[in-house]
Amino acid sequence: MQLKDKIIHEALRQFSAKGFLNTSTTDIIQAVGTSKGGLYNHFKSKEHLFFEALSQARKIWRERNLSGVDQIQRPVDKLKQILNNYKDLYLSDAHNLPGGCIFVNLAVELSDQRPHLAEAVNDGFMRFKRMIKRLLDQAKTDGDLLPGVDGARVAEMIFAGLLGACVMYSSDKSRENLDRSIGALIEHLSLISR
Amino acid sequence: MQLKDKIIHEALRQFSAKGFLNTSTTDIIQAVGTSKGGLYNHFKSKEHLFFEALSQARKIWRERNLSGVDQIQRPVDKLKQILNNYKDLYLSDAHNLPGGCIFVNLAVELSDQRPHLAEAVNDGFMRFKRMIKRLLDQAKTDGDLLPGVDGARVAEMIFAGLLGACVMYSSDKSRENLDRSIGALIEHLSLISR
DNA sequence: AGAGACAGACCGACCGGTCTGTCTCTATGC
DNA sequence: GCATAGAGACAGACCGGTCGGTCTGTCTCT
Repeated sequence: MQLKDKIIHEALRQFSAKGFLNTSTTDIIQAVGTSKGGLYNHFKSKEHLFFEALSQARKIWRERNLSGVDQIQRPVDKLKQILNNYKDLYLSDAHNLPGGCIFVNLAVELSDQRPHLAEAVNDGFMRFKRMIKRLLDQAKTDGDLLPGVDGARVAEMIFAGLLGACVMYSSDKSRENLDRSIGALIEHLSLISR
Repeated sequence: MQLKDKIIHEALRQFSAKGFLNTSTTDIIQAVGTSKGGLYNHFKSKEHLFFEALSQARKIWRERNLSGVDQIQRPVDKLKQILNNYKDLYLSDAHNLPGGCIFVNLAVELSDQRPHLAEAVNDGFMRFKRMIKRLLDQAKTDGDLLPGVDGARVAEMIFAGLLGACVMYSSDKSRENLDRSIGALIEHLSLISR
């Protein structure tokens, strides 16, 4: 692996655990085994490194959470697969994301301090929420949701519930609690679909 | 108001918005209009100030979120009142908590960096989750939940959903999205109770 | 010989915390 | 009633350490 990629990878790890502002370039440099010159040769600034690390995080998010979703037909089952992926493939990836969901952590940290950085993170949230809504609308159209179930309301609950599960996992790192939180969301999906 | 209380109040504000590590004692000093001597005369260290600010935050949390709950009889309605309080009294308190729910923000920031500080925050989460569970168990006993509804599962969803709503509000500060997220939880409670 | 990759000294700014000095208020002795 | 001594409240200079970023120099590869 080239030095540039090693730096991005290490930045991702440390940003996820300590946040952007509380990770120093020196921390990253020492972990990678390079120097200021080695870092600033590849990145104009710490913020430029942030955006490259963020785009790497997005790639990992897609690889983990959308894994196997294409092979599934029913939208409700696609959504269940995503929820399972969240706990089994994504959040459990302690190698790349030792601090839990990096998007949650960065959104909370940066919203009041580096709004232009937080914006990039927030965009991802809105896209993901729309994805959930789209899957549930599709399920409704297919007649896979029980009558009286409001897709928009369920989408809100699933999205907020997943975000909350990420916060708790960031905070207590308990697999058991994570399985319970996300398990509850999956069970709920089962109860409102046929 | 005495200087000590003014410092605690200002620390609470700034910790909620910028986190503990990224708020400097100088920031607080300047906002209050005092000096290093004025601060360190009342607090042994920044961490001691943290604990005093946290206990003030707990007091505000109780005042806002448990407001009016005593006067309500049915546990399900108590829970609905808490959810309404969260959006109408607690998170909307931009004076004391300009950055959103301070517990969520601090838990995410400190879990990997100041575990002994994060522990105090996490404790509060577990107590709140148990409170929600207790209310739903009581509702179940009273026969107020529809048959087949699992109180523990609903407690997980409500708690995680509320945490997620806090994260989104911290991130986008949108009252509209907040009303929708928490509204969805309240509607859900209505649907599973008689 | 020229260019890119990297090492590491260095810069001004800022961090949490200490320390000294000043000012005010109160308790005490007469 | 009044001088005075002591204590607490606060201001602000100062400390060592760390921050993001720059710059110069060296080494390697073409």
